[in-house]
Amino acid sequence: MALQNYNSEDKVLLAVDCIIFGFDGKDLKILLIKRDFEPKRGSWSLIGGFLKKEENLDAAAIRILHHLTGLHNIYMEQLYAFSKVDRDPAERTISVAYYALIDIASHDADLIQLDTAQWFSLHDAPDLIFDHDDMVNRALARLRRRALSKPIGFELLPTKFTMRQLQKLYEAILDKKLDKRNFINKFNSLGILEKLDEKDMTASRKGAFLFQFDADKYNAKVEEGFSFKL
Amino acid sequence: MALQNYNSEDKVLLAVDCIIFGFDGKDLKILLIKRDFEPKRGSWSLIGGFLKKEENLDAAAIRILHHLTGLHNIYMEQLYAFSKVDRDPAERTISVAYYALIDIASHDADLIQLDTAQWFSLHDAPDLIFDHDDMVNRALARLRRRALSKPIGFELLPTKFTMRQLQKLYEAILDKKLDKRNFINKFNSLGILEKLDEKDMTASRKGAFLFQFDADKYNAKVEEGFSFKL
DNA sequence: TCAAAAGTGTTCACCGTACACCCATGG
DNA sequence: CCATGGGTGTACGGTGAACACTTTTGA
Repeated sequence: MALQNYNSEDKVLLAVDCIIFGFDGKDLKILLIKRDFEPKRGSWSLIGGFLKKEENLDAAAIRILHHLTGLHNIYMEQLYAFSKVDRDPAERTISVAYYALIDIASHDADLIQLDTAQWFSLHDAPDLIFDHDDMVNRALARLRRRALSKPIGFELLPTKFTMRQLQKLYEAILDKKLDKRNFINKFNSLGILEKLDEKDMTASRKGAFLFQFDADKYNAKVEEGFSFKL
Repeated sequence: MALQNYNSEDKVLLAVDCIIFGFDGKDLKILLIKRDFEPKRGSWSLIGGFLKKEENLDAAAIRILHHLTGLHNIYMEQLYAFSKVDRDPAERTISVAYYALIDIASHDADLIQLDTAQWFSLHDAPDLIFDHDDMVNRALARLRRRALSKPIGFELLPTKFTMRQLQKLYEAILDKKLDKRNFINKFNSLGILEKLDEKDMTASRKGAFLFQFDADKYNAKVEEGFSFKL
């Protein structure tokens, strides 16, 4: 049995690649970098790095994301381990992909510093190196499923948002039009949003009320056996 | 950026551990082995092995499963990468867990050869080494979700089975009683089972009709936009 | 006064769920 | 003839989906 002798086993490089999703009010976007090193210098890729001996995978993903964006407390989830033998031509490397959700608007400034990083709408993103396109597709599929069963969408929005913004976000994630009344009724009936007195006046003359996600209400409901379903 | 120099990066051992589920007609079971080597000789653990340079993770999982069970074409899915720094006291090892579904009855003989392997009901399984209990719990959660959205349950049954067996299986997976009529009506309305002329006479005097899963019907329905929901 | 987005309810079809009795057979 | 598991249908409530008009206000 293989386990009997650790010493004779092959060791590999373990990479962590991050699919970073953002939302600009209209399109779902991903953050990519143009590689300024070999292999594949000049190609677009996900951001990534290698696992270090003294950290676990979550920590590596947090480190890599923080390094690029300067942000802490980012919503993040392990996605899948990609292991095709020749996926990285330079050396045998297994990559564990993570996907992350961040609010573009509130962090744009931090990211601008990095001239090699750029947001792309999913529709017109360039081809990526290695198997990174597979990673993006799998992340997207996961995001869609999650968005229907967990209130993770709020990670992509400012803390205060209008119902219209929330709807647009779900339309972008699910890639289909939703009915305004049904959407709002559904969310209101969940009882996890707090309606504020403020209005957002930027998008219309009438102004739209702002809401915010109430994590306490949500957690309380979950305790009672409530489960989020869009 | 870390990627700039592959050579300076830490390499790690990459293990593959398999959570093998079976069903004996009553309980959901997992297959465990008693370790006859260090570390933790004599403890129970999942079966596992190490990734080799010339194979990807799926291939490694298939190889390891085949080695233990002698079976090919096992339903299998990558679950999660476990990476706590000290999870294996002997050496820094990351483990990618896979879960597999097999039909106990038709393969019992193959497994009997291995006196160190044994089926345990989930309720009275022993504590496992390292983080293997976490792996089992995560696999179980995944299995429950999958069973509601994909017809994977059939992997755990003989090709021919009675409605009662199918119901017992779902009751075991979901760990709750289901209503006989509703369950059968639901499955029949899906139109993915073929009712055979044969009866199973082992469990009752009257005998129960046998069914089998019809993958062609299922695939045809999926093409039409049908999605399996229990 | 008008253009542009915000806000608001009802109806209907379908699905999930609860529920109880007769049937066939071997011993 | 009876004990055991097999097989069957209906009624109700709740949820998802379709659908159109009025309100506000700045230009």
